[in-house]
Amino acid sequence: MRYTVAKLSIVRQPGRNKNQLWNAVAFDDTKGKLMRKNQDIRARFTRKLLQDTLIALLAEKRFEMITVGEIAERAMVNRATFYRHYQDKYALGNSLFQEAIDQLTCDLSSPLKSPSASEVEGVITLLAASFTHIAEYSRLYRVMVMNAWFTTKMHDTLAELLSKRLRLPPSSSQNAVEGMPEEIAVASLANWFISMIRWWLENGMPYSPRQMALWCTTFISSGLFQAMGIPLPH
Amino acid sequence: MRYTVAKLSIVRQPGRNKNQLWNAVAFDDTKGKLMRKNQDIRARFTRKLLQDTLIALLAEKRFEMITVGEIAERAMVNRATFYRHYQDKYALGNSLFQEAIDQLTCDLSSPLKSPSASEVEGVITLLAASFTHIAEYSRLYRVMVMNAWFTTKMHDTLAELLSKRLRLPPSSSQNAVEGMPEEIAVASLANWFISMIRWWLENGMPYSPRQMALWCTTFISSGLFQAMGIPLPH
DNA sequence: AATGTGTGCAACAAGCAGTTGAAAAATGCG
DNA sequence: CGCATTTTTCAACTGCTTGTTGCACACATT
Repeated sequence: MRYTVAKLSIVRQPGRNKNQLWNAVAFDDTKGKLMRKNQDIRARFTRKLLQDTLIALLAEKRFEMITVGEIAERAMVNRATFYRHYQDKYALGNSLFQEAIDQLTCDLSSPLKSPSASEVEGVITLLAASFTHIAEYSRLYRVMVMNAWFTTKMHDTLAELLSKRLRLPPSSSQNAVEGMPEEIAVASLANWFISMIRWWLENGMPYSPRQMALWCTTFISSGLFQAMGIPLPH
Repeated sequence: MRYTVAKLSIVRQPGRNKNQLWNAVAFDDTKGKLMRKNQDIRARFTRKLLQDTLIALLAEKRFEMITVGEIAERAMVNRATFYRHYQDKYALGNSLFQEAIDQLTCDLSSPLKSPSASEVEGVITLLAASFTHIAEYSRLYRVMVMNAWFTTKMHDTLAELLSKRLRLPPSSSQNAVEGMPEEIAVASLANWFISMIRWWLENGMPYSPRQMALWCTTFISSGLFQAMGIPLPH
């Protein structure tokens, strides 16, 4: 009762516009009753509230240690209401992750199709755009990148994306000296890249997105020591 | 009752020698009563049983999803007995991890002090020895490397070890072009290395430890494409 | 204003964590 | 062997979390 009054009078009114903007381009054509319920302002508000609360809690403790009751209490929402929107806390976590990924691919659409001077320059631009996007949503990415549960999801997504985009020439048929299989390269690169992001976010993003992109590119193409600006070991 | 008979007659008897060999060099001088209780054959047997059971369960599900009751039931041990040995499942996980690390540092002591032809050759030898050790205990490392909880612990341990051993020249004072800080390099390298191990173990260790060590070294010193045996992109 | 939908509330069953005390079993030692 | 010590079992208990349900009320949509 008290909660209701507080939430509706103080928070919900100003939040309405925001929510509508956020989902402005959402699917209006799916007129199934299941989706219709998703359109309700109150429901969207509650979901956003739960998502934001989860982010806040993730900054304090590991995802596995967070309980549904805890999320509901801090969001000033009844616990039963939580279960009316998400099957469990993992479903909520997934929704959080998925929306971030969607936003990322959206933000990366322009640097992807604009042709650049060289192959390498294109990679640098793409990476820089990624870091810029991450910086914009740093509050979200910081907690995701620090939680093992999300990191695993990020790794899978990134690896899949890498293996598609890093499509390499058939190669390897000419040189009998066997090179590292693409599979290993993709899997390890994904984790390595996540580590770069994690360090950057945990340390307050002390370097520009372009600087980070440069280091990443140099490391991949020329090795660690080159990237660190150190003469090769004798 | 039934459990007791089965465990003691079938398992415990043959297990005695094994356990005594395992802990043969353990601390016999600490005569405190707390340690005395640890020396008891039954207690050591139970702890080993619980550890092995956890490994078996880790192959089936995430660490966070495993319950104490589950471990106890499969180990054919009363749940109360578990709590007389470990505070919770995390303490059991830590003991598992710590023993693996101790064994690893022990196995790596010889390649560490034997001087090699070159700096690079020394690194390769050390990495190859690591992969060999991991192969020997692959059943344990496979489940650890696949579980986020253990991976986090491995990362911290490895990063600390790297930052000590990768002591680099002061550098960076001469070149105004700033190189990647050592901090980033260490953190990202640790995760990258764990990914290499994970891929290797998940795919049935299809390449020799030395081959893996070679790829790792090449990647670090010359970049990804060089390691993959691919001509540099134009 | 009427209807459908979202939320609050309270209670519920089921499961897990961690503890406790006493009885039973196994071990170590003289 | 026999006795004292240590370990294990067993049963029960508290407290907390999960996921569900029925009902009343508030809100949104038309």
